[in-house]
Amino acid sequence: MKPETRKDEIINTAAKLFKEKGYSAVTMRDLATAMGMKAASLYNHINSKQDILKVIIICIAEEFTNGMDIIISSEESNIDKLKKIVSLHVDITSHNTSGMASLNNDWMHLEDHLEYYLKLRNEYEANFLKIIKTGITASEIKNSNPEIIMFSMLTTLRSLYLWIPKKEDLNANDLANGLSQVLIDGINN
Amino acid sequence: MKPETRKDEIINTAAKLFKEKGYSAVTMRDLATAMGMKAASLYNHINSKQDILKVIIICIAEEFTNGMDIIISSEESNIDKLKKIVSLHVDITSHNTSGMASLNNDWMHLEDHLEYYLKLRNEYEANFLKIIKTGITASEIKNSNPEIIMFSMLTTLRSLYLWIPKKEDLNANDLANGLSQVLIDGINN
DNA sequence: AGATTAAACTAACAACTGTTAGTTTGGAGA
DNA sequence: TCTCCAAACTAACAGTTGTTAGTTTAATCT
Repeated sequence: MKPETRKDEIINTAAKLFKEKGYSAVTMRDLATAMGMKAASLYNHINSKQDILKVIIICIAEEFTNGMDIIISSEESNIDKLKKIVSLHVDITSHNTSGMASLNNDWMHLEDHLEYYLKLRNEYEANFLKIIKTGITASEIKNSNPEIIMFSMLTTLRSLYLWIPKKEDLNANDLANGLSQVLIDGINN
Repeated sequence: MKPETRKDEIINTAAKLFKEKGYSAVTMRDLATAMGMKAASLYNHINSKQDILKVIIICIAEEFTNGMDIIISSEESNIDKLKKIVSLHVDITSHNTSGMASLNNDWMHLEDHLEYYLKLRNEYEANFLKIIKTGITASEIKNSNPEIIMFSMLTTLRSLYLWIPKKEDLNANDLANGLSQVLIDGINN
């Protein structure tokens, strides 16, 4: 673990504020107050408000892309790949809940990096959908609408940032297992 | 169908803009431009920016409360109650996708009406959870973590506003059925 | 002790924010 | 034709926004 630089502190504090009020509603003066300094001093460490958002979102988006690349190139069953995706989301989200909030809610304010973000997101969703469709063809997965399946899973996983902080008693493993069970096996007897 | 007043037009246009950029990032001048008028003219019809948000969110929140009240006082099985909840979300969302975006993303900017909104939301979630727990006790529903079940269903349903506009070919009934199947029966063979 | 430097500061900027006051316009009812 | 009124307008406000320039502070290295 490398020590947290002042810049990291600012970015993490910003992520927390963005989670609570959204990017646009957080001012540089809000951020400065939360850091115990004046707004102008922030600029000794960061380039711009926009740049903070970029770092928060793009880093996480690339984590997801890397995780998905490992999953699709593995030799597991499609159901197991889906379980790996659930774990990927639980892991990334549980060590960066605030960042996930920004990724979910403030990506549209990315400006210069919006295009790149959307590229990563589209590729991720395409890979996700392909796993589901292959699983249906292989009769591992019920022949429901594959897009509804992906939508249901992905929106649940994307909202984990809202839920993980409220359930600190549940460790990452138990949560991933519980979620896999509910999402994959259904709920009715 | 009563005709749409100028005030309604403004509120609906605002909801669309709020959906795209979030409440804080939309200025009264943005809204005026979208309406083809000057910002000051908006105030002939509405009280404040804050009041627009209040109308958008509270109306929908009360629709959900009313819908839930009917469901809990019905005599159906708990599984059927869950299916009714799915339909409730599909119905409300499909006739007001923009408003649902504001409800999901901008409720924290409600100021004076925040407390009331949170009261409605908490009651709604308590009712939802009770249906699941009763269903588990009655062996209608698998004995999984009831909160994970609710979280999974509710976040999927809350995100419908993102998805319905992309799938205009799917009518409300088919979507509700497909969702119920995936959420309740699971996806694996 | 003197030099260096990271990191804070004060002061200010031009642009933008929601909103108010007072005025003009154009069409409907008398 | 005259009156009325909804609904637009112009002009302005006080406060807030992200950001820059230049300065001070206090600790570290030589």
